[in-house]
Amino acid sequence: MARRKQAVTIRHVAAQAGVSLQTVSRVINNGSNVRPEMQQRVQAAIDALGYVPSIAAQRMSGSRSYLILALNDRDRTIADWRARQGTDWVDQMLLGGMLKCAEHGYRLIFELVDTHNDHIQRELAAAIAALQPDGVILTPPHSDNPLITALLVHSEIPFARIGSRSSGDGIALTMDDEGASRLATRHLIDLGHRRIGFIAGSVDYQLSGWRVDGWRAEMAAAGAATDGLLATGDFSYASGEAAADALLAQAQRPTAIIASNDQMALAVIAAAERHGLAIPQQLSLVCFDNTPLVRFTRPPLTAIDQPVAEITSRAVEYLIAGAGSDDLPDVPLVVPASLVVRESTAPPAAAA
Amino acid sequence: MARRKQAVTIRHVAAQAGVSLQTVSRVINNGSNVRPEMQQRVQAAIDALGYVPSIAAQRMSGSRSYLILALNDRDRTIADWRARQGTDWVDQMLLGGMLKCAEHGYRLIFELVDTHNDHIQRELAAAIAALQPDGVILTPPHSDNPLITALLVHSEIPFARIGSRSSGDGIALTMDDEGASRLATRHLIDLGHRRIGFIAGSVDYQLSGWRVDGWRAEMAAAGAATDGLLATGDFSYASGEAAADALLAQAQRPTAIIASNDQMALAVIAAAERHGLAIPQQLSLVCFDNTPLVRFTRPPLTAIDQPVAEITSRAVEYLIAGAGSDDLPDVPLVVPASLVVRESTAPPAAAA
DNA sequence: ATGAAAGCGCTAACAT
DNA sequence: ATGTTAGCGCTTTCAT
Repeated sequence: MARRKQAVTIRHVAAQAGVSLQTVSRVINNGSNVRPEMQQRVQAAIDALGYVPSIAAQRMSGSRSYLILALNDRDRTIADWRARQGTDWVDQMLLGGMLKCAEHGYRLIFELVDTHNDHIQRELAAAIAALQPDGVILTPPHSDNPLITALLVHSEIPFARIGSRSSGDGIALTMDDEGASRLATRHLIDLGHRRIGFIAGSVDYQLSGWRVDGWRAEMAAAGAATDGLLATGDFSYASGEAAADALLAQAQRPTAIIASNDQMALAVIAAAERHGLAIPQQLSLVCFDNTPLVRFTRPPLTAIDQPVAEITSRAVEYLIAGAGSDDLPDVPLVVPASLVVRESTAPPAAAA
Repeated sequence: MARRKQAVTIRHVAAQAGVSLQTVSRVINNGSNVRPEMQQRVQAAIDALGYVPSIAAQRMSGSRSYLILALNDRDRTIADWRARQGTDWVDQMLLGGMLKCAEHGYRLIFELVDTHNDHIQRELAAAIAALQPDGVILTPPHSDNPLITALLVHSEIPFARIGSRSSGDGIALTMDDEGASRLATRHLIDLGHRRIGFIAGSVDYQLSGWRVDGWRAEMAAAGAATDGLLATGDFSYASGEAAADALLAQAQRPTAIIASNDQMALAVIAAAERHGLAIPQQLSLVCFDNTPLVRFTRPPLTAIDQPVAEITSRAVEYLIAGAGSDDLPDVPLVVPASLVVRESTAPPAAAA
């Protein structure tokens, strides 16, 4: 490969405008300390030449890299992609994150890292050394991983923790899983349900616990008992099946179930069928994730809609704009989830 | 933001190993012209220090950027993300492309560009100037856009054209849309269908035409007429509805329909229902895209599975490894699509 | 408000 | 087989 050089550099622009490199640089960056006429002359040269700064060179001279690194869990992400089950978490992150980045001349780079890995720090350090990103976005289950956050703090790279409630380094952004869970539970209670089962997700994810908490809290508020109504899965279909079977096999079985994600909700549908229970007539179901496929199940599922795009967009905004300032909120930034009511929820049979 | 410098540079490694910068550089790159013992000493220092080269610096010195740029159509991609209909094209590209890149220490950067845009060249030139990618992956409808390929050729950046059959600059990779279409048509003919309708996609995409060609060819081979059996949509649900209505409103209506994508297939399902036709008993349906949702429709759809991940992976492989060599195939690289038979296809009523 | 000089981390070209 | 030198394109000092 031939040594590829920049087609048009700051030097060309400077020559064309008849100014020093420095003046061009000033115009590129923010134009402070530049007379309007100079600014205009330089800008004209930039436009005429179609000049665009090389981010490599900008980065080299100690400036920004205009790169934001978004970290996701490797195994889970690849499994989702392979399974082709319509999990659009990554797409929503891109929608919110990439577009917001583009608005500011930044680029979002996706990176997959292993959670269960003792050299996770090495992995991250390598990505940071190679890319020198101006900011990092952490997603569950990395968001509160102390190995990761410590490294980021040490590297002095601003970062956002999506799906985190804890204050501390970086900024936390949450869709308020507990509140969302309460929302789902409340919806069922309003329909008349008292025995509402809950299928929790993987303990690797803190949000799994918050969702359980929300359900518990709302049940308590309604004076409903939760004994024997909690089952734990790991977000997989298989685990959802086992959990659903456990819940439905009981003599006093729940009249409604909240599943912590779409795969486990699918498993509940299958389990209900096996147990001869019609949804929603004999069993209501709420899915904790409004993924594409929940509109195509029979029946279409009432679901919690997670504002992934919006939250990622906010994270990027913070990293680009606010990272320098010190007026950072020490409380998590909340972008609340909403409930999309479809046909999988109805009053319980007894109350109908 | 503080002037952030590289934590550990090639200089540290050189000092630690007691060699010159150049020797370290040689070891990093491929170790040619380095004695094994030197190589080992340097490698030890690299490992001990956890050194990772800065791609910005590498790029600056005229070497590679280790960045591959993947271009997709802006409007369509954003629309798909917003609609949340489970279109996993981007995910599959990431699966195939990002992972292959990672194997070689490269990164894949996604970029969206406008098709219908007179300054598409400016957009691309800006991305190239900013990123200095080592390769570019083009997807439909950009793959054969002469404005794009000309710019890439001029910039001397290797590129791959996914979904392209034409030889020429860059390398063409195709899933053989015509063959895939023949496959779908043949499947229906084998079931006994003779009147097989076809709903074509947007003319913006060359592959739309190839799919029509495949259907025509296979119909001809079977001695079946195609008059009144072709309708043209634009990949949207609405256009699919119109096309399906047109096909089904005829006195001599088709006993089977091939829809050029999933949204139009969904529209066919709805149209069939409106016309009181049961699928597959009275109307067979093949969907040209095995997206996640086609397993959840009623009935689950027989579909053409496009090997997007595999093809993207190949494209990356070519860009990284083969771009330097001149032994490039001048014929398109074909990764054939396959047919996934589900419940939307059956023998025609008359033949049943 | 503008310019000149130095250097970021790395590799290509040229010694040796 | 190894070391030395000279930049790459840009921004940061530091002058003026």
